[in-house]
Amino acid sequence: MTVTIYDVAREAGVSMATVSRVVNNNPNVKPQTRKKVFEAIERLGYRPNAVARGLASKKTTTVGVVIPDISNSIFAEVARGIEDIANMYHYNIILCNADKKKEKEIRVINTLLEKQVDGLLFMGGVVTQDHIQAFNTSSVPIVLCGTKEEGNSFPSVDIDHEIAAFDAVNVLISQGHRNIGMISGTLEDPANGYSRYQGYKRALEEAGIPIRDNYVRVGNYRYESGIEATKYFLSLDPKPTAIFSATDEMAIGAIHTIQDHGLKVPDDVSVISVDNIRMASMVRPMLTTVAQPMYDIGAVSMRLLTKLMNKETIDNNQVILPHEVINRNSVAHV
Amino acid sequence: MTVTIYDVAREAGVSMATVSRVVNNNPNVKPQTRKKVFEAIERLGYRPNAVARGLASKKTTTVGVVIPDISNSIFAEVARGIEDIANMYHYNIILCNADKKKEKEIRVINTLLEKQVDGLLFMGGVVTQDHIQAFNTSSVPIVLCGTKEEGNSFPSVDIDHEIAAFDAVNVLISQGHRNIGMISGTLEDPANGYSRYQGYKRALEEAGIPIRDNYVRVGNYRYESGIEATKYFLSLDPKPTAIFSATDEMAIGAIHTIQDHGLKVPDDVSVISVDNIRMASMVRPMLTTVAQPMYDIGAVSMRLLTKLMNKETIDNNQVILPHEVINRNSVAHV
DNA sequence: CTGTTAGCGCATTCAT
DNA sequence: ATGAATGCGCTAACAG
Repeated sequence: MTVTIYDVAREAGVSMATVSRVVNNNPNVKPQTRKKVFEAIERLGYRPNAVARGLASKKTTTVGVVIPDISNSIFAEVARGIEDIANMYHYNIILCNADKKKEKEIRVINTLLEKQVDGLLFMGGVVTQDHIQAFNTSSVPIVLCGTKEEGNSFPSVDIDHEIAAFDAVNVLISQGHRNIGMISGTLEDPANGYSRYQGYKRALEEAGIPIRDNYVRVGNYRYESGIEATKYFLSLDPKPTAIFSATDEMAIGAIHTIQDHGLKVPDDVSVISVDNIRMASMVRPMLTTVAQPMYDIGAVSMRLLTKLMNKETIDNNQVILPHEVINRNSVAHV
Repeated sequence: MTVTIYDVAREAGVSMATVSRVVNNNPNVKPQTRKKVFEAIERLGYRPNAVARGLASKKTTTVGVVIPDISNSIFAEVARGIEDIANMYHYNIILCNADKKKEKEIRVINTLLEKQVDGLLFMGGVVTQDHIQAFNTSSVPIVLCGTKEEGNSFPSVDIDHEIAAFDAVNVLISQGHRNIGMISGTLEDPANGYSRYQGYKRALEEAGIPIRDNYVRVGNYRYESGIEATKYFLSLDPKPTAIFSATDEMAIGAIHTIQDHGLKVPDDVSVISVDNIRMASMVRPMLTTVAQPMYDIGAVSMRLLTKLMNKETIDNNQVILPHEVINRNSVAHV
């Protein structure tokens, strides 16, 4: 039924070792026999069995990717960066959504390891002790992608969310705003939640602006929760003259809510956020935001992983990618 | 170094066959010995090697997914549907972006087959003779997902793009519009391009509206090309009173362009399209569109594939999922 | 219910 | 430059 390396060997009149050599581009084969083998391969329609090869060589040229949710455009963009580089180095990726759920994350880490992936890219929520324990059972390298771990005991690549938020809030402050509301993510989320909130706080503190509890609402990153938070802000007195949103999607919700109240962005209320999703330039006014290099985060993570898998020495395995504020039209002087 | 089934057998004082049985949940094991084995597994930190299992059993519990571009929200949504169902049936997915490029598609199909996936989900551009040839070398089932093939010789799941477009244009016509422009995709693309254009044409024909060449512009599905096409339409005399866009993203470009010209949507120009991406309800006015059940297309494809892999008999392997027009605020009576 | 024995398809020594 | 032999870790008869 299925044609194996033995069949090719017989057809070509050589040993299976020789076939293996030509298939693996081993130079120690006479051009003539190489040709014979290729012809036999062609004739028989031979297709190497990567599973058998994986068992024999202990390499699968496959890496596992744990991602929160591929249907979220942020992660999808990261995933594309990962896959492009993986492809470039002849790896394939097994993709697993884990929704930032600890149990699910640990479960897929284990099945990925069972599948003998050559490396693991982890993009998740909090990295708990249980995660670390799971990571430590791995004999293959792991890199955290858009995620950090307290002890920095694993290679990682991400932006500095605290500074990104700090920078965002500062463009507001530099425009004279002092009543600045924040739509935060959940504070349990270390990157998009907690760190961005810390950046907000620090910016205000350094500017000598007192922090008011009712100027901070926590949302769930989605459009709808941006709407909800903004409605609340607009009911306040004094209402914020500017809103810093932890994510673009909530910021867009904010913009629309402000407009629905008959106010103007940015004339009446300025809005800024962090992410720079495609949609950010597809709203009116176009959203000013600090860009997070999603694709690069994925690409650089994967590149780092290839080095690790290759046992190359790494100079810096805690890479922080630069962010950049993108000035568009949603921020104005107060 | 790595602990195998033999180590567990020795540790538990049983044969490796018995260990294999408990690992595979074979009922023919005395509860007592089962317990002993589990303890040994625990003690040794044994992790089954799925590659070895795959070689021995000729099943990898892995399916290959060929997708155009995971960073495109439409496909990402489909992918999520695929992965959820795959997960449910204990499959993992190897994800490959192929950008609708024939060479790339055929290349990844082959590497996926080499990796001994148990099935293949193909989401691509045109299905050429070369594709069919590649498919035919496969000993595992293949289902086309959001893609059709002329001869219907492969299982597939999709919506009926022609009728979806037809329905969209008809809501325009039912509102009294007769000057209807279309922003099309490339006509080489059978689904999103050609079929949707055919639906547009048929709707006009059935309504006795002549088709004018300058009322049709072909774009590339992106926001920017929606803008470009719309600028052109607005320069016409008479200009269209309604625009049908092949995709939501181009439709959003249309809306903004109309607004930037000081006109109102839908009062001055109506806009409708096909897709229903998240963004559609995040524009003002919210976009009226005919929804394509992305997640379901993925989920149903994967479910069909599981049946095929399971050698179940299929009643209908050419499934057409329903679409639905979502009335929002971008269409008005002329 | 449990153990023995063969492969699965290939990479990889080690000879020659 | 090529071939023979071994084993990767496991499943799946088969026997008992």
